[in-house]
Amino acid sequence: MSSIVWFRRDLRVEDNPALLAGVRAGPVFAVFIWAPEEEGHYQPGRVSRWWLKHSLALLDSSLRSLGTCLITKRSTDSVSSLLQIVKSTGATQLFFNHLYDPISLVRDHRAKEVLTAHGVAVRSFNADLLYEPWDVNDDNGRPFTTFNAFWEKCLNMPFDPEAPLLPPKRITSGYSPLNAPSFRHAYLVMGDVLTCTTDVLVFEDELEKGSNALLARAWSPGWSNADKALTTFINGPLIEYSKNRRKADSATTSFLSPHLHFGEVSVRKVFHLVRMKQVLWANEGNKAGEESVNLFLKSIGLREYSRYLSFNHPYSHERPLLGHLKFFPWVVNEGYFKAWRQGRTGYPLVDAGMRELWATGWLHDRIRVVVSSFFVKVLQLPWRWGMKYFWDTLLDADLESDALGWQYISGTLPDGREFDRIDNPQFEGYKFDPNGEYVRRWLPELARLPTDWIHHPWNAPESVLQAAGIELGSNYPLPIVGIDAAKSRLQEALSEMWQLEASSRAAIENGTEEGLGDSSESVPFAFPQDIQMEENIEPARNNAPATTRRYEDQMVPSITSSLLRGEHEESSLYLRSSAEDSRAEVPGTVNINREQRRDILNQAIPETARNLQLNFPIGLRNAEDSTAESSSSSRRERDGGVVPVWSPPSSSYPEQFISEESGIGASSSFLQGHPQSHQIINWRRLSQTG
DNA sequence: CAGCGATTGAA
DNA sequence: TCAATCGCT
Repeated sequence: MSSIVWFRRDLRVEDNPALLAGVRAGPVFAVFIWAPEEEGHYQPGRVSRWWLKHSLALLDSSLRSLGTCLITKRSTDSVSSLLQIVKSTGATQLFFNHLYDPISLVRDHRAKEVLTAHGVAVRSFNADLLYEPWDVNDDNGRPFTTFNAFWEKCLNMPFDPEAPLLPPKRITSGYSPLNAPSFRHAYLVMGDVLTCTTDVLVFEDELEKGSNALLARAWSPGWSNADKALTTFINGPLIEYSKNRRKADSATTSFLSPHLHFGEVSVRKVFHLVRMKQVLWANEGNKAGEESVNLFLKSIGLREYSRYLSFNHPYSHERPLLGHLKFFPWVVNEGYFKAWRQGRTGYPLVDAGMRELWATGWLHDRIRVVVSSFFVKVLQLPWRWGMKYFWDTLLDADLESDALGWQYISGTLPDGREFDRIDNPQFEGYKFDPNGEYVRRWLPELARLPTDWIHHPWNAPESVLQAAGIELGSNYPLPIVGIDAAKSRLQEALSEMWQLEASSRAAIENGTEEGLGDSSESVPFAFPQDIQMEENIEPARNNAPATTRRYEDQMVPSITSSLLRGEHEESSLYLRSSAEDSRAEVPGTVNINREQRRDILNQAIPETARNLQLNFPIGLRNAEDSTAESSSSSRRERDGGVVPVWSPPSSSYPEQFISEESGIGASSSFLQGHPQSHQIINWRRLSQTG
């Protein structure tokens, strides 16, 4: 009765319900499957892979100290790899912890179906959230649509989040002589050294190794380091969190995000430890401490909410949640995009942030808001481009969190920032970096500029610039876009958007035609070619190249030249055929009025599934789970074996929410045309064994 | 010190 | 925008 424990983004032995279930059930095969191609658009970027590599090594060593080891597999299809492992080991059970991004939801559901069909008992657990998304609803049992209400509810749930589980004391390895007859695969026990039959995973190529070497100076992946980071934070910066959070440059953040992303530490543990501090400080009457805890927990809450949104709106990483935004005329300008990436926009705070991001894979939360809001509001570039760049460069890249962040910044959420608000980086600079230290650190060319001018060098007198060795437009750019120009351009764009929205609405109500947004998606953007930092590039100027507006919702740029076209045939075939099948069923451009349309779509159960180009229905929770999930009494059950699946896209969302049907054409045809539009450079060239 | 408009800052 | 806080009378 051996079992497979399938590790994914839960690379820890403590508070790991799937691992514990496996240990209870008998001998364990701990497995990690590396199948980046499965992630489609969002394969991990360079720094993310660097982290994963080290984290896996540490997980392996802690598993070894407990008596087993980590079996790693290179794969292009996790589910068939699991099946293969089942066959070679004779395991009869599979345990894993839930993930909530759309790709994992689909994959995990399939894993469960396929393995169950092969006679394997599959159980899955919550290890990533305080509460499962389907447990947090408003008084009418509907999902929340704003963060504050959601978080309020989380903090006032009738039951506390589960307390963290202790790590197992010992793990009986599936690879033990005792089990030898039960699997056909070769195994080795040499002396005391346990050898697993693993694939050697390659996470970086030679080029990347050089860039990655620096990362190790600042970061230590792995669960034990995550624990250290947590303790350090709780006993140190936490109490000042509220006071310090507006400084760009102080090391007062928790630095937990990459650890949390890979599940090296469980958020339940973080939550419990932080809450204990809060109780302590509350007793001492330490108001500032309490306030700090509330703020910090709120950021944990945002992480929860990002999963919540992703679960309830599986397209939130690529489509605005507010419907009218699909009519926003984004500016498609590769020059802007490049200047932003290189930190050459002419706004010191933005540029410093972008240089730091490139150099370290890290950015303070405040600065993330600054650079992304500049990207969306001043440059008016499509937010998904920026999100994709973050994805490729951030050490803590996290699809759900980043989608939430960018949607918030872009004003595409019901409770997001106002769309027409432009933050001025000059003023933000003096707020977050009053002495200019942050700018000077990351922009050496401005190092000698006095603080008075550090955040707006374009206003500085010529003599000051000369003394500081700065020649604007030469060794530091002039502002790429003036704030006033950006403001009026934004106003124009917004009124265009509302006009388009209104005429589309009218068209739909008259039953004459679809809105613009649904029909014009077939022309791909000319995507930026290369994300490499090229320092000697001529800086972008005020007289930027002519810009184009596009009225469809944006697509994500391919960051590289797609030398890889064609290699995806297999998976894109799958997507293509199922996408076509589903399109046939969608009442896309039929002449029906809005109400009818809504009804049809609400009835169409596998709608979400179609949106995702699935070839199996997933819209309703599958029968065996539905009892556990729909009756609130058994919902909490931690060992529920519940694989998260969507409920049908709810009609419960406010009118202004984008209806799930719009954009379906955009997405599927986008995939058809650009099956590998997200390839990361060098990705395919990594030779993998197995 | 209440009452008011102004200011500030917000995932 | 909107709510909380500030600062003035």
